[in-house]
Amino acid sequence: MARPTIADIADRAGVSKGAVSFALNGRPGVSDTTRARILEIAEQMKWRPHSAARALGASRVDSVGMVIARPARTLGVEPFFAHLLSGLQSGLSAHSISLQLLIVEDTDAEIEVYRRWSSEHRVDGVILVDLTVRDPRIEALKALELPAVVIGGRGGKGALPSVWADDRDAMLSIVEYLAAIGHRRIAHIAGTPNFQHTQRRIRALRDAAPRLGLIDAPSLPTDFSDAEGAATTRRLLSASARPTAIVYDSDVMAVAGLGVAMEMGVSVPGDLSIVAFDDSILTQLMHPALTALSRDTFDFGRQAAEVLLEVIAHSDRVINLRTADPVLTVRESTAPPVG
Amino acid sequence: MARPTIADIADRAGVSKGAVSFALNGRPGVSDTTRARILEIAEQMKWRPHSAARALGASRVDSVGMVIARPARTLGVEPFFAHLLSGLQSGLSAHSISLQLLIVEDTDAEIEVYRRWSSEHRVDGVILVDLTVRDPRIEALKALELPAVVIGGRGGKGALPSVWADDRDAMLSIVEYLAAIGHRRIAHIAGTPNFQHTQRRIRALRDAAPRLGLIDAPSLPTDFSDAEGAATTRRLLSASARPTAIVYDSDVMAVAGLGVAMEMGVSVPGDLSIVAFDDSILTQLMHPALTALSRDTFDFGRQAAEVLLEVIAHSDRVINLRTADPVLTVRESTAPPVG
DNA sequence: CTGAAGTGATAAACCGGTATAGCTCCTGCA
DNA sequence: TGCAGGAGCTATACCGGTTTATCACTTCAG
Repeated sequence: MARPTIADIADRAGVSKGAVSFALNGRPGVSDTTRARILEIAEQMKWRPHSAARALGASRVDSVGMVIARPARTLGVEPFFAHLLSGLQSGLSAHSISLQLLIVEDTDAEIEVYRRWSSEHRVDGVILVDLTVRDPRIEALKALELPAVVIGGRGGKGALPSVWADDRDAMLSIVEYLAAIGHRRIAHIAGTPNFQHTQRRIRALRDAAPRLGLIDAPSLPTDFSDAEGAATTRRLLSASARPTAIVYDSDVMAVAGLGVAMEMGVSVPGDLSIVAFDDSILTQLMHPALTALSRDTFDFGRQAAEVLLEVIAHSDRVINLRTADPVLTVRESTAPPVG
Repeated sequence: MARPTIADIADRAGVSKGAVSFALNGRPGVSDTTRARILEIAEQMKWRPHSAARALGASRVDSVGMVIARPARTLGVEPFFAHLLSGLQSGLSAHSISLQLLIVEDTDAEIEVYRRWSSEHRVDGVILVDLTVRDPRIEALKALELPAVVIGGRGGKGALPSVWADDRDAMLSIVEYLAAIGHRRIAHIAGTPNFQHTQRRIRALRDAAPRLGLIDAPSLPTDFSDAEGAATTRRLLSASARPTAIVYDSDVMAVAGLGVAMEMGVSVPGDLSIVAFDDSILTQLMHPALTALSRDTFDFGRQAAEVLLEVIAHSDRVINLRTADPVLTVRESTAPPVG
């Protein structure tokens, strides 16, 4: 009645445990006929491996982890993570690997989790998000010798494997579009400045400004919250030389910014064009619907899973996979500036 | 250099493996002085238990699972799950239990996951969400003898332990408020009709209608998507006898509904009051900000974790914990009807 | 002074797999 | 005919904990 073990199968098949193990794992050591018989019996007894037993013998647990260090309050609204998770799972479940997810308050707590996971052998590797400039997690993971893949930032000199999108090109596609329809005063409401992708976006805008003839192109850092997004928008729109277009680093901030504009009587897209550097249902729910940069986040996750499994299998390999470029979806929140 | 095992500790302390095990688990069998010495050495060697080894001996893996069967597309915008997850973790991490999360397409896939988790001994128990009317998962879990806790619906006759909020009272608090400020034509844009909580809300409204003197109080089912929320709103507002207030079963649908109203030139809250049966940043980002029913979802998760651990420890126990009542947060989207 | 009970420890079995050394045939080739 | 080599399988150690049977040694009651 209890779950069958390979010993039970061995009994029924009249062979040894070892033979059963060989047969079930598709490795040489048994004849084809014996193998078929064992598989047949295993199927019939509904045998499934005991993950702990496997983890104990071999040194893998068929499980990977991801820690998100952000306040839960802002997390829920970010469709990004839900899509990323789905993609990751889709990539992992193809290999029967399970995923551990943890949401913590800050990076210190995150590193603590890695330490625990490593010492308790709970995961074979981890996925890293929100890479910062001199990210302490990289050192920590190296010290633990825990395989890891960075999502959303090129590995850099520390050289962890990564899966990344080109933020520079993405920012360029946005400002080139805005410049093409006539905008010269473009502001950028950025995210946390010590995130690497934030920095790349800021640099991309600064570098492109002269070439596109932009009169003014400030990047204003925030903490990614709707509150700061709104406050910064208010400040921008109250200034004497107000921008004709604003690029927001997240869809949530863009929505908050749209609210401020409406409240101040600034019409969108008449007086102000708005672009969100991230897409989701949110942008489509608005009136006007927001022009936004769409990425295939699901696929992003799937690829990250593949790379992580590769890195776990061959710890020496360092892969830096560039994903498909994001595309700008033009909706109702952008138009040529008046005058 | 490799991670220390209890055998290493035993060597250093000059005692047997068994003694070390007793000492580390705080059970009798060693003297206080020996115990102290062993703990000291373990601390010094930074010993941590190997989760797989423990899982193999004892029959628990110190890990619980949660499966969400919803399309990822709608998931991300629901802050509900992010908060729930955080709460769950906070409840679990106090006992060093880890959480496995899986997002799947449908209930069949979900049950398949339970089967796999159970047979591979990957989790000690699971958390169930989105209970439906004759939910097939209950039977499946009983057959697997996998401990489970239902979130958001009283256990019912199948009698799984549960942590639930009173949807009936919640719906009453909304319509009583609307009736009190003068509304008599109230519509309810509901979620998936075979969710138990949807049914309870529908019944609560129907029962209260006569007492509150409501002229018309239809409940219109949807699939919880923004698209159906919008379409249903459009139908309602196009009818000859248009409602003066609409209650939406989710914040996403409420936002979509607000958009439709604005588009049709129906002013909110002048011509139409809107209430969302769920709160999040979303409702606060809107203009006007939406009146919404707020629940302490984090605490919900924390309590669910406690109950699950209790159930895992004593499989005979059936707990039905009612959580704090949700409260109505009145914002700018509700006002007395004109005329 | 003896026997019973209790304390503090040990050695060994066990959990369910994987890895490996070794054994028994059988075949092929010198 | 003899021997190397390989296929096919068994027996067993091992992974890192937990648990149990057992044992030596005190202590205390009778």
